[in-house]
Amino acid sequence: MPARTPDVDIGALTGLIGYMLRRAQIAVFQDVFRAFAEVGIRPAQFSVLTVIAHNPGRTQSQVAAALGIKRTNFVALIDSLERRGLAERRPAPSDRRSHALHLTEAGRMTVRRLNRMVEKLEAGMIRRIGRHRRAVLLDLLARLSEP
Amino acid sequence: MPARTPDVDIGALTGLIGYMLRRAQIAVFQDVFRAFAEVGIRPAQFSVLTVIAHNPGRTQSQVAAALGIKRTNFVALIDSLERRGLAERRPAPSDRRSHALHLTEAGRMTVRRLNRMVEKLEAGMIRRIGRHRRAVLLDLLARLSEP
DNA sequence: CACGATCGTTATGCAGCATCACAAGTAACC
DNA sequence: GGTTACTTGTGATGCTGCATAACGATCGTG
Repeated sequence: MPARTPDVDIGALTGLIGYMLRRAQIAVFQDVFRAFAEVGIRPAQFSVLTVIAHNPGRTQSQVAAALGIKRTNFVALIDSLERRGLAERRPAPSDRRSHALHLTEAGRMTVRRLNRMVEKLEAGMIRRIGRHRRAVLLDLLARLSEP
Repeated sequence: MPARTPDVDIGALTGLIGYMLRRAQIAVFQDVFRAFAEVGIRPAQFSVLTVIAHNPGRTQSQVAAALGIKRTNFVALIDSLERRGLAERRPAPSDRRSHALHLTEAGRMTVRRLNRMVEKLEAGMIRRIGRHRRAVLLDLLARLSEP
């Protein structure tokens, strides 16, 4: 029986959007991370695969910008996906500087598999906070993301 | 006039709690970061100062645990606050291994100043999404942070 | 053609977060 | 009371995320 020290008061932090956003994001990402670990994919890689799947043929710069990633750091990301045979760089038809991004067949399969995982995770969210409140949350988060 | 390429579709990502949480967190943190830059304080440092202010005399391990920071990485954090004369380590009365954390007078003044900034930022949030919806958001975020 | 801008890339640095190892101190136990 | 196991703060170290600088190849425009 430990000598019960009263809990540390976290102060007004629980009333701050920024702090609570961070905590929630970390908690949710941990779940995603665990689920994706089975496939060996990180959240950032998943987002890239998704965007390529929806926009085949776009250049690295375009995809990177859409995700808010610097094209500098995007290089290693694509490298890893290409090395694993999930995506590939093809010569862009109109610009010899650019690389057009495409998924391989394995990449498309992986995306489908990841999407099934994501669906389950989102279903868990709905169970936790309710379908309606989840929709409200998404709406509020979208507003905070905008300028 | 650039040759209007249609925008890149971000796919189903806008419907994912995890992705939207991340985006919102980055956007909000950027605002906080800019505001705090004037004082030369980072969000993590602010959270530490706040917890110490509310719990003077607690040990490094206790404060670190309350914030979800490994005590290993907490060392440099306290170092910086102590070097700037905002907080200090005092010998703990009951345990000679521990350091009891306290704010200096300058630290208390800085916290007050930061709190005024935070209030303004939160007021901006309320203006953006409404007082009630902000409360709803905080509630939902708290639920997602829990186990 | 010449010039400025863009694309992908490399190199590099800093901050966040994790693990391992350790010395000093504490607590439990027989 | 002395051995043993644990805790506290610290240092060293590595990986990842994200930023900037510089560069060659290529493009678009005057």
